Amino acid sequence: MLRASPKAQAMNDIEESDYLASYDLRCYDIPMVSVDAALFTFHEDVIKILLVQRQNHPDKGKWGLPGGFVDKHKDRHLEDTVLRKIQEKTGVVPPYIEQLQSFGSANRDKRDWSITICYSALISYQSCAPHISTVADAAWVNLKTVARRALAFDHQSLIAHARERLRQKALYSVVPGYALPEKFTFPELQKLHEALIGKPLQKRSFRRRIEAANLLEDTGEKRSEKGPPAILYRLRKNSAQFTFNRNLEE
Amino acid sequence: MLRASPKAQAMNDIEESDYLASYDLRCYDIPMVSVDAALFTFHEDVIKILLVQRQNHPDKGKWGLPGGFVDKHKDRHLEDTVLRKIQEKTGVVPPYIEQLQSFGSANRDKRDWSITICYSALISYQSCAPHISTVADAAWVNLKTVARRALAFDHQSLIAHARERLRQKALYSVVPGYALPEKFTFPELQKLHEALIGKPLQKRSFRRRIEAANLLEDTGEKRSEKGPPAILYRLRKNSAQFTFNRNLEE
DNA sequence: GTTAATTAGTGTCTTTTAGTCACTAAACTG
DNA sequence: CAGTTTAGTGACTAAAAGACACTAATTAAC
Repeated sequence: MLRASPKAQAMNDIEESDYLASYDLRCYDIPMVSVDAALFTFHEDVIKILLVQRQNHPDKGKWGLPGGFVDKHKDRHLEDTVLRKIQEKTGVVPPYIEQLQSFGSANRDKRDWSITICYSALISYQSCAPHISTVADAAWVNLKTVARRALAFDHQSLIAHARERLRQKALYSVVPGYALPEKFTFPELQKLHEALIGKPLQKRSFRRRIEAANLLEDTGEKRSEKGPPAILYRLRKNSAQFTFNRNLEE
Repeated sequence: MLRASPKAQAMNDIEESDYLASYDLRCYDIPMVSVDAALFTFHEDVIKILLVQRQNHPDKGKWGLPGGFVDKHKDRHLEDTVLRKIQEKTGVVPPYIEQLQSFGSANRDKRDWSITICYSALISYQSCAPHISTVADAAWVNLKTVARRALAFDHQSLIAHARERLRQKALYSVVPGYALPEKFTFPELQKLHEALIGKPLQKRSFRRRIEAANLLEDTGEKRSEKGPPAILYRLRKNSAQFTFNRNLEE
């Protein structure tokens, strides 16, 4: 926007308009700022995270979280930047996204003092499989084994934070459901929560509280595999906002 | 750090060391980044937030949250920046600080696309009263009435977010206790939680769970005002990390 | 002093909600 | 058609918060 060259030297009591006209922050000694996304899904009983291969230095060729820089012209809000980056890699916009945390320090990027605003998002495997299967620089990686890989920057640490937050949400919300297809069964949702929490849950408790809070909508359809047919539900609008007053046992 | 002038033009397969040497991001078209702090305390049954008067344009003369820019030489981590800014205004470092959220958009600062990483912190009134009373550009403001003031930038919104997060913490932790003096009584802590939640709590429930989780340490001292003497406690180390499995009723 | 008002701290019962686990029955498998 | 798997429910137990009365220690009032 306003990028006139400096002219006002005495900045003691100049008019604000004059000040703004002479303002140019871009060449100050400021840190880098980027945005990253930990995008999770659940497929074949495995929680997966989307990794992309870096096309540029530094850490060129290494895998890491999708992310990039704010485009001051394309993006109106921070979230626009992340959604744009996710869409570039998956072809779609995830149904759930939240800001995780910002990480900033002098040494997280070898170039310079650097800050990343990290988001966490969820999407169904099916909705982005078509697009991802066509590209070589984006892939779903098993969350259980991702810790063994050498990732770019501090992305290993960002993933650990994102996983822990998602694990907490599994204890007091139905947010993880956004990692499932639009229609899913109670046992499917429970398996996902169990994978996140790392231990089995009581199906009676799990169902009871979700039904009592009316978070799911019966689609009227059923699906059967090895047992009796299971009812297919979808998440009700605003279910992501609801939090139980009490956590499930850890 | 590395700020040599550009020399490598073809960046296709140059060595990383060459790339780093030619790297200079500072003049790209990037947003501004600042850090702000919502610092709360509790004094005479009132929750207060620290406001400071802006010394520079834009919004010069308006009141807002203490904050500023990362100093790449002074600060190693983001939190160093906030703590430095808080210490400049209060003379002390708060015993509790957490990152709240980052806010970034094209229009939150009239100069340019701008991002702030907002922190929330707690401190006792006593520990910074001496310093604050000597300066004219910093003041505690009643949190109940702060919404009626015209504040700089989007600080009114940052405060609303910080207040809501602190209210939640009052339901499942003893974190608010860091807004009290080192030694405090159970009724004092309860009053603070009640002020945050906005409704009275059952003293039996309040005490029971905190005692069961062993979050407070008996100082051996007592204090009496209008009734029987009350035991003075202090927060145990790591009490801020503890969260109850169940919220108090809202 | 003696009495009243205030309020810290406790005893104990009720309510709510999660944990446990057996049971029914609907589908598929062979 | 018998056996296995598993979706969904009934019903009891356990844990922890809500409710509220009660005791007693201190200050205030006179």
